[in-house]
Amino acid sequence: MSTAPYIVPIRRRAGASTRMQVYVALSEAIVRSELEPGRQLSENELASQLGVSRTPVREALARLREDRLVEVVPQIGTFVSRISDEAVGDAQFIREALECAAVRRAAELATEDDVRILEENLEAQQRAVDAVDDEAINALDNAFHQTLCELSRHPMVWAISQRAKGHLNRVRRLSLLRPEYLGGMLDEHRSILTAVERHDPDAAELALRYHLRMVLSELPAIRATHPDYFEEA
Amino acid sequence: MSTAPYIVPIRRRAGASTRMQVYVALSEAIVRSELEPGRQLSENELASQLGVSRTPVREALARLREDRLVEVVPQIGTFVSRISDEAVGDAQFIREALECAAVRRAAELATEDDVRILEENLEAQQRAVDAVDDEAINALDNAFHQTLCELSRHPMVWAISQRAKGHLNRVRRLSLLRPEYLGGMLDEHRSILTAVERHDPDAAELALRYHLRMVLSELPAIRATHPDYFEEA
DNA sequence: GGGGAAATACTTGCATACAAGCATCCATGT
DNA sequence: ACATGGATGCTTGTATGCAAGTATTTCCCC
Repeated sequence: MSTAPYIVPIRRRAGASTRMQVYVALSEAIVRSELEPGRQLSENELASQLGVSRTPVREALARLREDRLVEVVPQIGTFVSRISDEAVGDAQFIREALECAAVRRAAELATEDDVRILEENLEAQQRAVDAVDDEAINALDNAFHQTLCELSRHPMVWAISQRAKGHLNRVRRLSLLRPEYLGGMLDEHRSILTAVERHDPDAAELALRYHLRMVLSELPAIRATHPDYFEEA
Repeated sequence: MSTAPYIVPIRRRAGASTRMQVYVALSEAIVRSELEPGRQLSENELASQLGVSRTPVREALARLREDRLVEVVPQIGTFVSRISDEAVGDAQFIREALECAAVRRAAELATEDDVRILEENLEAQQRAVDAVDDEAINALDNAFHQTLCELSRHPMVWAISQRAKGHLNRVRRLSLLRPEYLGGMLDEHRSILTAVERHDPDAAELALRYHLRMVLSELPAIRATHPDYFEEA
């Protein structure tokens, strides 16, 4: 029934528990929409495809359920969550609250070295945009936000934010593929960095909040493109 | 070696998965410091004491690890986390960010009914303080903050906040037992509610932030009382 | 008596076997 | 033809068995 084209034999590396490798593999596959929203997942099927037993698969699915990326119905099945306005709204609210609080601290605490690192990231973003390298754009965008969070001296904030915004990541992932958004994204990043450099928490928060909301503004267009990825409203 | 006096045979109720019952039981036992920080836990021991097998115990421990309430060291053991300044600081930062953002929305959205419910909660708090009923105080305090969060229309915020602040809950739990704090707590709650009633987000955020920091101010005294509960600085 | 090494008793991580429940499909009876 | 009941194959939840690794303990030798 549910054929599984995209997945993903993992090879077990020393130093990382297999359940964490399974979690990362599945999480990325879902965020990239390689495992399409609504699709049914089978613990047995995933286990055999990944080359491990059900136990680590099961533990990874439990974690994904906490991220709201899958829904587990006892005795029925496990399904990739469809994107829902409610979940996206929750994720957006949480991300704004956490990252804006973090960027305020970042603006207070950032050193010249910190700013320089962020500058270099932005230059790399410019190159990635010019080269139309979606993978690089996504990675650099992530790194930019993560670095900002970590400047708050509370690295945990990034981890929590990252996990809370599973649905949002899928939307963001689809947004980044829309070229008309890329220029705006760069300008917004520059505005944030400028405020941080000036040690202006209010301006930094305002710029970040605007930036985060822009990602959301792409949502209707994405929903129109992939209606089957979304929950019925 | 690690004798286990306090725990807790759970009886399996229909409608709730046993792993969730195990999680709740262990979580409460840790927050109440019935399972003391630093203590070693054994999956086998817990399983036999709770009357279930290792599997649900293991899954509950995985969740507790994500809450940073336990630390799992492969091939060595599982330990109740000691309270650390870093973890408490992280939890405080995250709680402030989330609950302050929520209370701003709450101040914008609260209806007269909402305010009335919170008023009744405060009156019950007054009665509980007069009766020196620690259990009731704790429950009502929790309910007050939860209700505020839910007024933001993002109930998920409370769930995330609740889980992120595991260490903080232990501190708060110990704080509530210090009678000299109770009067101040009530006044602070009243200030928050007044601001919400006036639909004044700035005042509400300010009052809540002050209130949340007060809990933290008890930390040195608690540390002095229970030095063995804390990580070496 | 003291020191070292091997055996032992634990730990968690992973794999597998068993149990319970739901859906579907097919056969059978009306 | 249609409805109904049962067998079958799936699902997740739980229990248990096996493997690998570490700390401790004990025994033997010096």
